[in-house]
Amino acid sequence: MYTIGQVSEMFKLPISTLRYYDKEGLFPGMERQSGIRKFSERELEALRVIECLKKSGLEIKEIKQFMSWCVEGASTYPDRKQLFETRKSIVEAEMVKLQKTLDMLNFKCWYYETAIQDGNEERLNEMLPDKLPPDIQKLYDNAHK
Amino acid sequence: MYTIGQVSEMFKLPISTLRYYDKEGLFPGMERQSGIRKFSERELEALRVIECLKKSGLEIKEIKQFMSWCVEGASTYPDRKQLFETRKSIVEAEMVKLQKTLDMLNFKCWYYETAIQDGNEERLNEMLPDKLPPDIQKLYDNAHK
DNA sequence: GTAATTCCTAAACCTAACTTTATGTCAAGG
DNA sequence: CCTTGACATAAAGTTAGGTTTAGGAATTAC
Repeated sequence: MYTIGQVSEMFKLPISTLRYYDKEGLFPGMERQSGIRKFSERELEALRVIECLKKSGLEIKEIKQFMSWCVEGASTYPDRKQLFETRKSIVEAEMVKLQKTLDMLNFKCWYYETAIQDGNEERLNEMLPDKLPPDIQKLYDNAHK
Repeated sequence: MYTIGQVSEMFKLPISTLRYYDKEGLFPGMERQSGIRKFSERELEALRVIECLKKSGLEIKEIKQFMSWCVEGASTYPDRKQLFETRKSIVEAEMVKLQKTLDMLNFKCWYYETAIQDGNEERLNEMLPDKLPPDIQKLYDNAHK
């Protein structure tokens, strides 16, 4: 069993955030001893799931819905599975977009590296948009398609 | 040359957002004809960069700084390159975190798939935290480390 | 020429996810 | 026994990144 201060340390989250999550219903049935929150292994796993679902783009009230399903029991297994399947697709799509972002960043790094060497952008402007070195052209095309 | 409505269509961005970006100084030196904005190829490339930098986690006012550098000329090539190098590192780190998120999501998909088959979580609780099937154990470990 | 679109600005409004503030309780150490 | 530190609540405040509204002006379609 952990106090809110210990959990705050472990997860590097402000105490105020943990209290906020609790107020929003993300720790249903968390124990208390004379008013003081007691975080058990169940709440720690809940926190890991909260961080995961948040990162997948889910809002707090939808995470609360999931936590309610957990309390409801076995009848909600399909709902919970469906939720994770959906978030999985969304995160996979997000990874594709981030790769495109990364290609743009890599292209721009090369672009300014070249501009620094040349002292200007004249030669670069002549190479754009389809006479770039092959490996750079791939980055450019993926970032601009 | 494009009107704000055409650009809104092309980039699937609300007109209000384009005006907001302009107000924030993200299109320095954009042309106007009797008060009406004229988006040229330069502004379209600016928009691509805006979307890229936003996705990398940069705030609007820092993107404005970059656009100012572009106006300043060749002396800011190193600043611009440094910016992109930094964003690149940040996005690479983000991809690692997203992969961890994805491992958690995949683990949870398997978890609820199994729970549905078993009708309860008893067998799962016995396998946790280190007696999971090898490929699932990898997901679990990466998501919980 | 007039009706419908599309454009303009300034300023108020919105939202999610916290964070801060004000005030108070409680347990342990000296 | 009293002070210190960690805990508690409710309610107000914060912030970024837009969006909406109100009131016009200009262009396009017929």
